Amino acid sequence: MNSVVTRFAPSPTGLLHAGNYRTAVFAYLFAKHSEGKFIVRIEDTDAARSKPEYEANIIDALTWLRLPADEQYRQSEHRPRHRELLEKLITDGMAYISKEIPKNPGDREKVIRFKNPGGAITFTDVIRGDITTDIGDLGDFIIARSLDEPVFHFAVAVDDSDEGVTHVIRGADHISNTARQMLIQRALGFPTPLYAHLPLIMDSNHKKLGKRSGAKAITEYRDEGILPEAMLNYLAFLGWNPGDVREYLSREELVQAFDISRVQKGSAIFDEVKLFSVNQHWMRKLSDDDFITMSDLGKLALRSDIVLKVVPLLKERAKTFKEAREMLTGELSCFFNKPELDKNLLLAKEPPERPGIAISALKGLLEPIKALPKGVSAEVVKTIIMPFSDAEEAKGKGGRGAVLWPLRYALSGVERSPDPFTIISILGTDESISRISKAIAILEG
RNA sequence: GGCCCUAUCGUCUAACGGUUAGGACGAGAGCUUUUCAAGCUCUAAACCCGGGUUCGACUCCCGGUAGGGUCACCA
Repeated sequence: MNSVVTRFAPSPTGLLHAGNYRTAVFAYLFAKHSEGKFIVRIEDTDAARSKPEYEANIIDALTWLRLPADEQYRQSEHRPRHRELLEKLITDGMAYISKEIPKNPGDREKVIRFKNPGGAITFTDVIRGDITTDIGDLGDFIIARSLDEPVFHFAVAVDDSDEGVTHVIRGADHISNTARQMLIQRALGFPTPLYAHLPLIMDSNHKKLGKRSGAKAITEYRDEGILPEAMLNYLAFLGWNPGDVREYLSREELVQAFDISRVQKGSAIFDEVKLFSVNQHWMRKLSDDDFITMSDLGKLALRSDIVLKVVPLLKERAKTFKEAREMLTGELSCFFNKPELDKNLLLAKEPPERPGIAISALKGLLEPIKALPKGVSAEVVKTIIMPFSDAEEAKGKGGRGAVLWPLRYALSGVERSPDPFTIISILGTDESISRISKAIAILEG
């Protein structure tokens, strides 16, 4: 009957990376799998470092990933409550005001410390099993800098309880914080939630993903044209799997399949190459229209009728929308710009023993191409041209390439491009004839 | 360094005492009747080490080793 409540509690002190959002993904999936509640709590107790723009970025990212909060809080909103409980702890003799000698600039002369009862504390981690911490090592730790400035551990213990959080799902770097927070809960008479410490996401140097190691903000991936479905899919599979052979799960399938008991204990390395591969999978599932809209291809000031025809090529080549955009002005720009031809390249595949075959082939292809209907498919173009090149091949080895290469180069002007059949079907017969004629002129000149 | 956690191909992982240790990404090769891309097929690639327990250990226990995390008036 106890319904599940999880929370994602980021601090708005910087741009968050994939490792941060991976915990959000797991907390969300776990909550939704059991039809529970997902809370987002912005931990802005550090007024000096918290910035509104970082908070906005976090919300943007969660919206993009479609991890909507059922309830959203800002920790600073709970100041009065924190103050009240801080006073209670002091009154009850569980905490005390301590005079200090400031060690660092900004340090206070009076802080509030928690009276450490000593001993050991054990909790059962949902993922790792029993974890025991010797509390004595902690000393009388600080829980607030003043009555209005609670420190992380205190604010977390209070808020988790007040918000009815049943499962604290967070990174393994918080394991050693758990005992402190449990101590505070007990002193306050609050129940202890269940803890699930997720394995950390590492960078390629096997260090915790972080700013210093150059971890990208997740919104950077969004801006590069990674699909939210792909990011979600990839992140969910970092430290978890559904237990069957499926590799690509939609959001709904993830919610349905998520099982926290299958979460890995060991840390995992963030692999951008794999992410891109997952992204390509999801990009290919998009309709051509959605592909154009979502990739902003329409804003490129290119002929839209041709863009639409090129989308299938982009789907098989690009791994991100950014790459797709770059291809239209780069390796696939021949669909939009007339090629500048190099006579030597036109003749690059001409067998020495068959001089003049390039020009005769191009001339011989002119009429058949002219006769092609409007809107002809690449497959049909192929059925017209292949017999022609096969005939040349029959006359001598290398004949096929001797026909196809100059044709493709005449049409594209680049050494690497899609095949000539595809180019003709996209360019149309008029433009194709024009380009081939130009190539013939160069060969004759 | 103290404390805590972890350990299967390069990477993400399957296996929950008995398998030729499987899949995916990546890599290599070949085939796809020109190049590139895609696709298809194939190949290489892993149980950290040492002790136990057991008829039998990747699987359980212990010890090493290695890696990671954490030791703030940050969260």
